[in-house]
Amino acid sequence: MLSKKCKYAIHALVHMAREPEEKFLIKDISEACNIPKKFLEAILLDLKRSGVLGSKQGKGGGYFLRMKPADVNLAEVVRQFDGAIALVSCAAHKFYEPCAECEDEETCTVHDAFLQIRNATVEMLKADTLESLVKKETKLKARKKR
Amino acid sequence: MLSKKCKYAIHALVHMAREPEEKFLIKDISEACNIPKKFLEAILLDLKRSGVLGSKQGKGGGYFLRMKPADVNLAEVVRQFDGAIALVSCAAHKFYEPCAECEDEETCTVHDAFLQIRNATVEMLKADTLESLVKKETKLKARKKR
DNA sequence: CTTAATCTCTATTGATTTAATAGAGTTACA
DNA sequence: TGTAACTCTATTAAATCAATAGAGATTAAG
Repeated sequence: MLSKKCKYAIHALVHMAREPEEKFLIKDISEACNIPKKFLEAILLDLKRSGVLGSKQGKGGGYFLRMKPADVNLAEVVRQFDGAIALVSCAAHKFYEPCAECEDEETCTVHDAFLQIRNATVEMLKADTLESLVKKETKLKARKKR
Repeated sequence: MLSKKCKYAIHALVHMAREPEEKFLIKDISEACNIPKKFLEAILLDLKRSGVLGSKQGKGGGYFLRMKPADVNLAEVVRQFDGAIALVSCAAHKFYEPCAECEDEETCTVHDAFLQIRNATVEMLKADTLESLVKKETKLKARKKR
């Protein structure tokens, strides 16, 4: 399972991607997404440090998307907050660590199984950009009205 | 990521599935799979309680597979030890819990995205039975020799 | 009937991570 | 100069994880 921090980050980003030109106050995002304000502060700061968000201090300030919604995907967000996407560290790419159980990865069937799952998951997470998520949301809402 | 307990359980089960008729000592599995013996005791006991393993106490005793290798899949093992397979609780089936962030699941794009990932993951985990894993292992080992 | 082998059970511990909060600091506008 | 806003460091309480300790119960064999 994702950490709450990561889930909060995703919801905050999707919220901002609905109005990609806007500037947002921490307080407003916090209320709109039901995220504890103080916790959200740390999250937005992290996203700023990684270049996804920009900010302006002082009166009239706020956070805004620095990257284009089409260029931000969930794989990167998940990695930033929760590390490896794979279910076992020996099947991870960016956070790879060998494991003591399978002595030979090449012939370890457990390694092989989780590598396939990791690859499929990463592919799907990469396809989930902020842009595609917002578009999908529009479709889901339209479908419901009917 | 899976807990070590879960990962250990999977390795122990695959080990046993290589000789599905055999009886295994905790000590032997522990050494073969590099799993701390005391920790493994608890794991095997859990697997016995859930019906996957059987055991015989006393001298000449040990653990053995009660279910057929083809009938044990990784989705069930993961659920038993780590709970939900989904990355967010609102996308889980067996461990579903609503989340505060998306007020309306039907139109929540985050929910939708993680539901797709969950479904794909569960499908793959279900296809990974002890039988198929052992078969795959044989193939991997044969391929390596060449 | 005694011994050794083996699984069973309860409890505890230390380390780590998670989720959240507190409170002071900095910047910028009007 | 005051207020609105982001920034930073530190702390904490709770939960979870990984592992260990040690006593108990059962069975086979001699």
